Amino acid sequence: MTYPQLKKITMGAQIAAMLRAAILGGELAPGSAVVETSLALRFGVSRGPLREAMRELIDEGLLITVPYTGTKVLELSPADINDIYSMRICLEKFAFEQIWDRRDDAFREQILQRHAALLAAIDANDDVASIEAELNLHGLAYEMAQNAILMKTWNGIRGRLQLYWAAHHRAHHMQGPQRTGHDDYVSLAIGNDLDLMRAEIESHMQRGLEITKAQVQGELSTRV
Amino acid sequence: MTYPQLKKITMGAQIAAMLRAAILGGELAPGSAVVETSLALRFGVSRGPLREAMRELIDEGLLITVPYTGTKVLELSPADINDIYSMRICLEKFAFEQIWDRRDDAFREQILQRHAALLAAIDANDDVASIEAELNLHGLAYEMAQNAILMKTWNGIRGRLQLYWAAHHRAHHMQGPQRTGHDDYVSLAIGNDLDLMRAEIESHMQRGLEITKAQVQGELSTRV
DNA sequence: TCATAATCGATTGTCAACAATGTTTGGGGG
DNA sequence: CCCCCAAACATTGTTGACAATCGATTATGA
Repeated sequence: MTYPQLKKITMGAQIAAMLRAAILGGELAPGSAVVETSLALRFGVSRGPLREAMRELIDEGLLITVPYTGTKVLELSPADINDIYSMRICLEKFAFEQIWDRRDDAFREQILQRHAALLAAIDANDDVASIEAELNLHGLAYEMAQNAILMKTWNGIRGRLQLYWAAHHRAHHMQGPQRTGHDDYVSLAIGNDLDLMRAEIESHMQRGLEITKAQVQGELSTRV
Repeated sequence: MTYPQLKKITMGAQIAAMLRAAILGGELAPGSAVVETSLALRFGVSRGPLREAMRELIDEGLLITVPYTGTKVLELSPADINDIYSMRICLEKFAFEQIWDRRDDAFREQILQRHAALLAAIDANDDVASIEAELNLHGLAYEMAQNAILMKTWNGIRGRLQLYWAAHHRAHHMQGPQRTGHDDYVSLAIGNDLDLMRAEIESHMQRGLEITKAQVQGELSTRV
């Protein structure tokens, strides 16, 4: 037996999900124009719900729009990446501080499970799945913190990172998540030394930022 | 000679500003319904731009909506206030860490100026102006940090605080910002001891949170 | 009287046409 | 050859009408 959906999902919401997948999947590359009429045609709806969907992605920071002119997929500068990573350090430490004393078996089970999923995606050489698995792993602390504003901010960061990584992976065969990259993170997250966890978050992010910057450097030298 | 505006402002954006003012000004109290058709009539526009405006306030967290049913002004629970204040501690410390080594004369001038504006509003017994002035004072660090995600998060916090404070001031003659409440904050912000500034932010927020909680307590006892 | 189902009103969701704006392109003059 | 202007084009902004859904109310039967 199939259960009927209790609340009708609007077309705008469904299209927002599809559009998000198209952007994060690289179908719409950063900087490319996003035109209402053509997308409305593609999804088989009117411009109304499509605008609603685009508005949602604009709020998430995946799209930027200028009145009467147009909308395009966000392009992140190296400075933006810096901002994102410094925010990640701040917020992820905060998230762990909030949940530290109420971590339970369900938490430990979840983090091990998500780590296993990440390892599986890496072993399968699936870049898209690896990126998503890594973000899911880091997202656990945010989810458990149960703070609406924190969660919304994390979602914005998460989307931008996914957008950036996905685009660069496809374009430049960028180095993906490493198999041993999260061992310390996971073991400390289920351990009992909050200060060590704080330090791990900082070094973990620093490492990620350096990998990203090295990639940008490589891009620039390629173009010279 | 008056200069023409370079970019045309859409009706939706203008209405978003008016609607935001109406909510923060208390004309639309927390929990009250916000109906598209009646507001469209009131502002003299169609439902299209009005939906756009409402969508903007939904993103800021001032409104909440459920499909096919309705939209209303956000009501904050004591737990929400806790979340907001813990986020404020985290983010404001972060903002000052980011700007600490590049504070200049313009910064010192601005913070003194905004502090003076706050004192003036308190002396004038203008609650609405006092709230706005206090948030402007705290906002300076965020503005100077020049981090888009940080700024967006702060705006969300700022709006919720303004909504909550404004509503409770009107309803319960709640205690407003105190005249000497920000002296330490300002002097430490232009000083040279970052650790002391961090401690001041924590104690400042703790104080604000306790005032709010005492107010909620008073409300509850009044109703019994 | 109570539980259940049909109906009504209110509100939001969706659509297609029209208006306003920004950008581009092509021509004319210096 | 370059610069400026004007007209055409592409895109978004706005509108009013219609459809879908939800919540409450009322009727109905046991």
